[in-house]
Amino acid sequence: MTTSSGNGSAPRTTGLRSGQVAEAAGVNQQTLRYYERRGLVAEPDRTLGGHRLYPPETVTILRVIKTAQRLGFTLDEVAELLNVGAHRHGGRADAGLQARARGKLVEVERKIADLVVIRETLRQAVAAGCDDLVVCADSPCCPLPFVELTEGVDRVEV
Amino acid sequence: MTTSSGNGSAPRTTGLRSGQVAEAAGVNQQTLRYYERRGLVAEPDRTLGGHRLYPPETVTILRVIKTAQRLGFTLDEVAELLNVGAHRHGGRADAGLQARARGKLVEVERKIADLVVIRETLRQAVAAGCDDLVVCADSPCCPLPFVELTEGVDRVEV
DNA sequence: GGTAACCCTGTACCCGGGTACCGGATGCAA
DNA sequence: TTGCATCCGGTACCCGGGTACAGGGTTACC
Repeated sequence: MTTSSGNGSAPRTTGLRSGQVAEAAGVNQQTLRYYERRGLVAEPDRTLGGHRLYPPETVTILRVIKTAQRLGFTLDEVAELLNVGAHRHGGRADAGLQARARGKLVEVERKIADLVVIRETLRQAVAAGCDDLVVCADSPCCPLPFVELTEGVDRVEV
Repeated sequence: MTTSSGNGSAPRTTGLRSGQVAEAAGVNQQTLRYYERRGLVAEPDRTLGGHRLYPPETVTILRVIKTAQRLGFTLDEVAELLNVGAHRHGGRADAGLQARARGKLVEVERKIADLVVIRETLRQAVAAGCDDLVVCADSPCCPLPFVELTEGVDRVEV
């Protein structure tokens, strides 16, 4: 996984317990297992009794997941992103973080543009003193766009 | 409901069928009944056989709902907003559209601010050439904020 | 070796916003 | 009167992102 310390699969005898990992990363323990099910977090080694023993990098991984979520990626997308890192040793040109980040950037910009339209509309509704949607919808002087939103607005000053 | 034509409750004999309303408003017919269940659309009169007969204003109501959703209101909030209009004849000072729009404006502004942070972060990730989240998370030169997002950013130029 | 704290699996449930499917009843026009 | 489109209700399911609970097993420390 590119993260230094080249040993591969020695059956680990020490590591972090799931509670420790969860607390360190600030996630619920159930969420941790949920991520494991979703393929976001690799299945860790176990103690003889079956308790999970996580390598410390797991905390980093979880932070990465949370960061990516905040960047607007879905869990599926995050899983792919993580696997892109892991699988690229196979050499497949599978659209890395760069490309995906660029795509996501476009999405985010679009969302911002939408919200800016909404913000302006709300401001106008407040300024115009609209106080009843149904009345407004029939009134020609109401600034609320009841037909289509997000079409015009070439360049609102943000 | 303040929408002209003052007759109150004459048992309607004509009106739009649910399919017509749905098509005119661009929503699924199931969605129409779903809105009725949620109290967003008033229960319409029926034919003798039980088929719904909607007054034409219903199409307006549906547009209003869609518009309000696009403004960031949840369906519950929309229902309240619509009822504010309907119930205000009772004279209760229940926080009208004005107040709610102001509150929603604050929310939207916050969302925009968050997204702007995200946008800047993505831009930096692209500019810095980050291509593997896990590697980046361990690298001191990576601009991605793996700890906390949305804290600083006093004033990014939007 | 007792006991508290932790962890295990599996299943079910939550939210919001719908959508799909079913078998049966109506509406309307020819 | 027949035939087809439309509509009815009820229930169940979908998505995404978790969270909760039950009923056991394990670890760690004294």
